Amino acid sequence: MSPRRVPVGRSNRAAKPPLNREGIVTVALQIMHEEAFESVTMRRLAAEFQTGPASIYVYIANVAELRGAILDRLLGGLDLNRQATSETAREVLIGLLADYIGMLLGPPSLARAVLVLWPSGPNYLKLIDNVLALLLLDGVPPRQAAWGVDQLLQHATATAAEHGTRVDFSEGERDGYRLRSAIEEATAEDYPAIAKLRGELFSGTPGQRLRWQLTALIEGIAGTAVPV
Amino acid sequence: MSPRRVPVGRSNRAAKPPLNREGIVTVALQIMHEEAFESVTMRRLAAEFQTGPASIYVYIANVAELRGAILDRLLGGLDLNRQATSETAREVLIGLLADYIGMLLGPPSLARAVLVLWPSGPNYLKLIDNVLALLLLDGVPPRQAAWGVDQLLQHATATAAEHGTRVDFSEGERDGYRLRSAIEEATAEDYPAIAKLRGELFSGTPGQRLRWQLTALIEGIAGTAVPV
DNA sequence: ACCTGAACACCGTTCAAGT
DNA sequence: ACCTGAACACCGTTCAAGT
Repeated sequence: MSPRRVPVGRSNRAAKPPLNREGIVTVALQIMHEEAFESVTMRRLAAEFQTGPASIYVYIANVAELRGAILDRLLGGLDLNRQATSETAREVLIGLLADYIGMLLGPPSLARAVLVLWPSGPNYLKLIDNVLALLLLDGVPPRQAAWGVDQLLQHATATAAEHGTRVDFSEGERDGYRLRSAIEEATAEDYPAIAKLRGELFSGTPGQRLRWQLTALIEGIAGTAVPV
Repeated sequence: MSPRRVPVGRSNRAAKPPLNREGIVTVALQIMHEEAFESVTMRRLAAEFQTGPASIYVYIANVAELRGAILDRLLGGLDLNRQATSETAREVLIGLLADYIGMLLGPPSLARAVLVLWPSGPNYLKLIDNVLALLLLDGVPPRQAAWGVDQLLQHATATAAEHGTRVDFSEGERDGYRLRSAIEEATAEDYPAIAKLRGELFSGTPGQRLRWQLTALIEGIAGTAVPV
């Protein structure tokens, strides 16, 4: 683990929320935005409400539930009413997924944690419903849309997790860079295919690659029949 | 976090490995297999070698490096020489990715952690090289193969992470099941697309869905041109 | 009945002191 | 020079005791 951050205190926050489920999640989001997702702990929350850690357990069963509640609150900020534009359904879908990824990349270190979160709140359901509707609008056969929605959301989350780790460069010894330099130094004898494609492995901007990935994914979902 | 497990001790292990990098990783893998990935901590490792935690830091810089070393050792067990069979390149590739996922799903709770691991060891490079070679053999254009290998390995890891969480059902309040029941109870007014496709969202066996996902992904990679 | 201080059982990491 | 005990600064969770 990296060295702990010094708690910033309640700095420029408005009137403190009440000590109940909603208020706790509100303070959790404040801490996450001001510091990082991993700073949101049960003990820290208790301290923020000037009480002992046991008090938080009156309203929230455990850390997993706390994290799920944070993510669902965040999901509430996604704009799900963009179908009215003149874009095609596929364009809208790609935009929505890119927004979702962007949202996950916002708060420091959130993205790395989401993959383990498995949200189930109403806002996540709304996101699923929207993605499904857009796939159907795009002409994807219903069964393929049903199986594909999972894969699209998983891809979005995994992309955020991968990107999130790379963005948060505190040390010089970053894992992402270690892999990159390992690939750059891979010999043609040991790694013939890597050597052959070395120039292309890191080509393109992150935005180009994301668009291509989402397009390829949707194309595959639209073109691959589900077994009877 | 779930309640801590009681350390099992060195039970039926052979002669204890020496206190060096290699020996530490060996013991780490033993602990992971006998208990769980999350049981492998710097302190636990030190205790296993009957010394203080500082001793581990002589050989391994921090937990991130420890986890990376564990994963690369594990990756060494993958069979990368299956091209000799009569299957098509695509079949071999799907089999390899399924094996990789299966390997990640083996040790309890490993899968959930891998997404945050970002391995860069020689065995991970070998895996990348193999996937690339198989994509080329399958006839995928070089630039699409180069951009697609990332996506395929990310998908494998994310699938393992998702599946890994669901398999480890200790409580009744599992997150995966909460999402499932939320979807089953979603009303047609609030979630029209979910209601329409409810029957298909959870259809098929895990194996069928994985095969379909990998096929769709490869199909999309093979059929979507990379921008100039 | 509702809330919480204090305790239990752990973490990762560092550093001064020992061999 | 090499290793490590002890300390620092945290965790999540529970439970007995207080209001």
